[in-house]
Amino acid sequence: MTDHDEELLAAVAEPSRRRLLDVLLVQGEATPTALAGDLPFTRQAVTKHLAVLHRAGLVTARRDGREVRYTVHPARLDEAARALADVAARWNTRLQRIKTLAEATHRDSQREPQPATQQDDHP
Amino acid sequence: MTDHDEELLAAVAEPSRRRLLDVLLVQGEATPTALAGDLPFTRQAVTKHLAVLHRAGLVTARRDGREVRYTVHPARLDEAARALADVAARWNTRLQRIKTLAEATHRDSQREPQPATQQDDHP
DNA sequence: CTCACCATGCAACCAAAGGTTGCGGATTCA
DNA sequence: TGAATCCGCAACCTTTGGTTGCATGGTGAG
Repeated sequence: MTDHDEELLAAVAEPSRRRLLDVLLVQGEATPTALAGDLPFTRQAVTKHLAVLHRAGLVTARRDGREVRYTVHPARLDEAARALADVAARWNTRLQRIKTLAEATHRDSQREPQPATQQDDHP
Repeated sequence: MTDHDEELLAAVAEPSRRRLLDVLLVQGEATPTALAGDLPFTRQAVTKHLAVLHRAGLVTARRDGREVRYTVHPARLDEAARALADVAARWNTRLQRIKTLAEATHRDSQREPQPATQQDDHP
């Protein structure tokens, strides 16, 4: 995974920013105040998140007199989506290796029972 | 997207925890100190992250005398991977809508040029 | 032109979370 | 027994998501 992808993921990992992107994708082009109207936090919080997204190149700002209109940058969000999918894919391949390994271990334990340690968990 | 998925995503969104999961997937079963040996932060930080992952059901702890061995919970990580892929997929469909919309707008602008506002950006 | 009304921008502040250091308790093993 | 090691707890620092309050500047009705 490139540092470039890491930068994108860091920007996109934040739950509030994902919601913000969602709303922005729906509205197409919107001002911070308009976005804040559809989100559970204040305009200033929206502005800060937009700044982060802008630094990562995920949104584009266009000043028009009194207001600033933001839009998502399709190519960059596309990259971000691909990066997310890559993470998921990597996990899947590694899980596959672990599962086959677990089966092998299980076969061993049938021939030669293990020393038995402590209990498992899950609160 | 379910709250259940949101919980998983919140746990998995953190960059350090993704790295931790990566190392844990490679080592298969490992103690906090062993994990910290392969990571750029201290054992205590690792322990905190493991606690978060454990609360989310993403890892399993097994006490064995002096040490605690952690393993990833395959089914849960599988869910997390699916949740990630879902986010990426949703973005893709919405981007698709936006792109076709942009084409339409572009065709309009060819017939009737727009008022021209301010400049774009990108630092 | 003026004034009231927006949308922003800026700064101070708060709380949660990632990360560190320091220390004490338990387990292993020479 | 005693040293080494792995862990857990607590205090502390810094970053960051989020808030409130106020100042600035474009807009538009009168």
